[in-house]
Formats: sequence, structure tokens, C-alpha cells
Amino acid sequence: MPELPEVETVRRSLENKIINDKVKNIKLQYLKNLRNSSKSDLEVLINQEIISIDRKAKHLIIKFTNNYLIIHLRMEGRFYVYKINDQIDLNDKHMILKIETNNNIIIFNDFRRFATIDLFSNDITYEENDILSKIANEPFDIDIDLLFKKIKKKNVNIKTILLDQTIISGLGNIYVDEVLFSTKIHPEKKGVNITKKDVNEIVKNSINIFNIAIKNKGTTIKSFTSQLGVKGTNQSNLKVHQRKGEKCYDCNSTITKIVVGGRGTFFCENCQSK
DNA sequence: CCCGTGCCCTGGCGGC
DNA sequence: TGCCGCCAGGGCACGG
Repeated sequence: MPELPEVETVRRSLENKIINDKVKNIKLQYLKNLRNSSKSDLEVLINQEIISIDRKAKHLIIKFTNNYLIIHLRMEGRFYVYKINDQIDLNDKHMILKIETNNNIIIFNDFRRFATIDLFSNDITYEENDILSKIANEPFDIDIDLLFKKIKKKNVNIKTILLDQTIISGLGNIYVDEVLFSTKIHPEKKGVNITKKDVNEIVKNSINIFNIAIKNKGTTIKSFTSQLGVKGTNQSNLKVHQRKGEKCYDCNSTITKIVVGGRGTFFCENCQSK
């Protein structure tokens, strides 16, 4: 569920709280979430400082003095930051990772345990590492001609194409439906039938929708009270997602829900054409 | 290579 | 009312 705007919202709130903190202790509760290293490898972070909080598409990057962690929230991953003296639920069974610093206790929590964590050395640049190097540019800085070329080659539904992070990054199931609605394209229109004008509009609308969503601190569908930075208000701007059976704001016909590429898909049959 | 499917995981909820 | 079973979701492995 966290897509580019939600991850950016988390990034900003972490940036305000934990930059320059020095790591005192680190504890990994669920081994499987850490994919490319072992639990003891994380101890290298002790005594390092948090230099920056970065992001590429839906990946959050916590950069330390000598290493960085790439974290993907997947559906339910969330951060909590407590002050040293705050009351903390030590029996939080959904806690994946706990980082104690000189100022804060940072808890990464994921009740569905889909989130991923990878540890890299700063010797490997973001561009070089095997996770981020595979990801295409975000709508903000994508090459339209290249994107058009890639889409044209695919005999696949445009929704599935736009969810492919190696083609364009940052869109997930909610915003892709919104982008296709605002672009008046049917989610099952095939890539081969997409025009250059369509691609231009898709990118333009993605940027607009992302900017508004970031301003609203993201979309919160299922709200939990204390999740850091993800109590957004953008849900009130959604025009199709979760609106099955309700009236289209543009043409007053009924919003439909179908399954595209295994994902629940909301759209207006009247406004969006193949 | 290209594309579709199923799996990972667990809380929530639809349906009987 | 109670409880079982299935769905949600991003990304990746795998098979045709």
C-alpha cells in the first residue's frame, strides 16, 4: 500500500527525527526480513551515525557512516520513533527491527512480515547496487521516449505495465488506478495500442497526483493511530479507488471493479476507453 | 525472451 | 452469533 507518496512522507518524518543520531544498539527480531545479510552483519552499524534518509521509488534508504539499509515497506511496514524515556511496548510481536541511538528508539514494524531489509556498504553506490539499479526512473524524471518504446513492445494491459517497477517506478495499485482514470485510459488497454500522447498524459498526471498526495502526506486507507507519517489525508482525493458502485465524479455513471493482473482494479467504464 | 500464475504472510472480514 | 476460509498487496520465482 505505501507507494511513492507514502514512502516520501515516511522519509520526511524520519529525516526530521533521526538524522545525526549515533547507533548504540540494533536488534533484528525476524531474520527472514533481512535478505542479503545475516543478523550479526547488522552489528557493523553500531557506533555509526545516521547521515541521511533517502528514497528511490518505493524504497527507503537509511544511510549511515559506512553502510546503508534499503528498506521496502511492502504493504504494512511502518516506523515508530520513540524518545529514550518513552514507554515502549516491548512485547510488540510485529517488531522486525529495533535501532537504539543516543537520542531515539527506532522501531520498524510489519505485521504481515512482507517488508524487506538489505544491508550494503557505502562502497557500493545506489546506482550500482543490485536492488536499486533494476528500478526505472520515477515519473518526475523519466525519459518519455524511452518509456514509450518500452510500453509499445508489450502486449500486456497498461495497468500491469505501469506497475512494473523496471519500466516506471513509484506507482502501486491505488495510484495507478487514479492515473489511468485521470488519463481516461482503460486499465486493460494493451501496451501496443498506447500512443505517445497517452504516455505524455500518463506521466504528467502521475506527477500531479503524486505531488498532491505528498502534500497531503499520503493516502491512509486502513488507519492505525500511531503509525509514523502515514496518517495522510489524500484518501479524500481518490476518484476511483475503493469507489465500486459509487458515481463517477466526471460522468455520473457507476465505478466498476474488475481484476487486472491479479489486482483489484477500479475504473469508470464510460470515461476510460480501450 | 515474454508473459501469466502462484506464493510469501497474517489480520480482517465476508459468508454461511 | 461464531467461526472458517479466503482475500489483500508488491515483487519475485517459476513454468509454459
